Amino acid sequence: MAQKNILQYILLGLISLQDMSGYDIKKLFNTELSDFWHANHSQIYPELRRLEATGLIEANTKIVGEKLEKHLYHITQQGLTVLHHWLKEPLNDVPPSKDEFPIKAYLISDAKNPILMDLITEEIARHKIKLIYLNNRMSTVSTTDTVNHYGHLLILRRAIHREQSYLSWLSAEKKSLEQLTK
Amino acid sequence: MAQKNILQYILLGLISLQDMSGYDIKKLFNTELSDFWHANHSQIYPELRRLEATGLIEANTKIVGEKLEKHLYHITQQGLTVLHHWLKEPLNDVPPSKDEFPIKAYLISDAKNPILMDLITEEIARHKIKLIYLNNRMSTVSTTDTVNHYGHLLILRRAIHREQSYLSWLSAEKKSLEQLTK
DNA sequence: CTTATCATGTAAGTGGTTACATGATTCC
DNA sequence: GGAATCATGTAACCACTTACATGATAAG
Repeated sequence: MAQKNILQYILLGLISLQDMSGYDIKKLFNTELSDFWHANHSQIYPELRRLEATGLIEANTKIVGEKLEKHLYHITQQGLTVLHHWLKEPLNDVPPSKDEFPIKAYLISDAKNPILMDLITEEIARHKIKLIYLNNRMSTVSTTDTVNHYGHLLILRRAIHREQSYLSWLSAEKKSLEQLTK
Repeated sequence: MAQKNILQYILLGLISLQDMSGYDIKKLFNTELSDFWHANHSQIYPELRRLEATGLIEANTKIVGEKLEKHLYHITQQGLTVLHHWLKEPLNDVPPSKDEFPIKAYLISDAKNPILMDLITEEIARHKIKLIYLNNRMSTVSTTDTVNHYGHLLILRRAIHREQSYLSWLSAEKKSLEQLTK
């Protein structure tokens, strides 16, 4: 199965939260959604046009300057129906993430290979940075109007909890590997 | 960035652990590697031929029956060089996983929408099953010759720790959502 | 007046899935 | 002899990335 064009539902969902342009959506994927989903503008714009063509969204188009068209999309009744149907559908299986850490660790196999220790050290550094970034995000989000956006806070808490817990596991593993190899 | 054909390195790495056929690799992706990486046979076989053509692996081919060729690959010196170079390279950024849970949660936004509670309940059920599966895997792996495959145990422990920690977070969030909505 | 950001579009190419296709071996 | 699994291959298609391309507006 894997992908049945999930992007279309996400676009629908974002537009349902508030009217948006393709550019607004692109910015969301680059900022507060960056840890949870991503799409490039080259994927977003054609998909929006397709959704418009099938009547799930509609655009208020205005021309700025000589020829540039700005599209502000809003969701239609039909779009809401499709969105709610998707939201209520069972979650699809999660394909393995494209994280190189576990597969590299598996391939190293020998505990005494120094590359393994390097790998764990790098992984710790990488996730410390991510946790700092997420904590910053949390502090800005808590002070904006997004306070009433429960889902947003929920997934931020989720990401922070995951990073904290992962980091503590990593340092425990690092210690036990140090014991093993010394 | 994203993908620079990571599969080639994984194939190289697996063959470096022990000589393997494409079919063996396919089976690994369907069993003990299934949580960490995946590829279909339609992707594996052509890639193996490409690696063979570039001299990173070599095949012992034998014909069984009338015409079916079985290829047992082993890694070459050149292949080992390429593999070790990749293993020592810094980890690439992890693209967001294709997990629908966080993006659905974000899109629901309103804590009182019952779909959110359903979603969390479903997520808990889904991950309980996964944890049971991982624990089973751990008990079989610990009793096989794989005991000396450190990396394998490491990523299994990682996955189990992640599931346990995620499940406890989920039930805490579920309780707090119940308080909020009643 | 230049740079950054806003704003949208398409084309080429790659990674990955799904489907089509064939044949061998083992176990019941 | 039929089913399950072993074993390999290709073609069509889809999701997604990268690159090319254009133009508008705001800030310094």
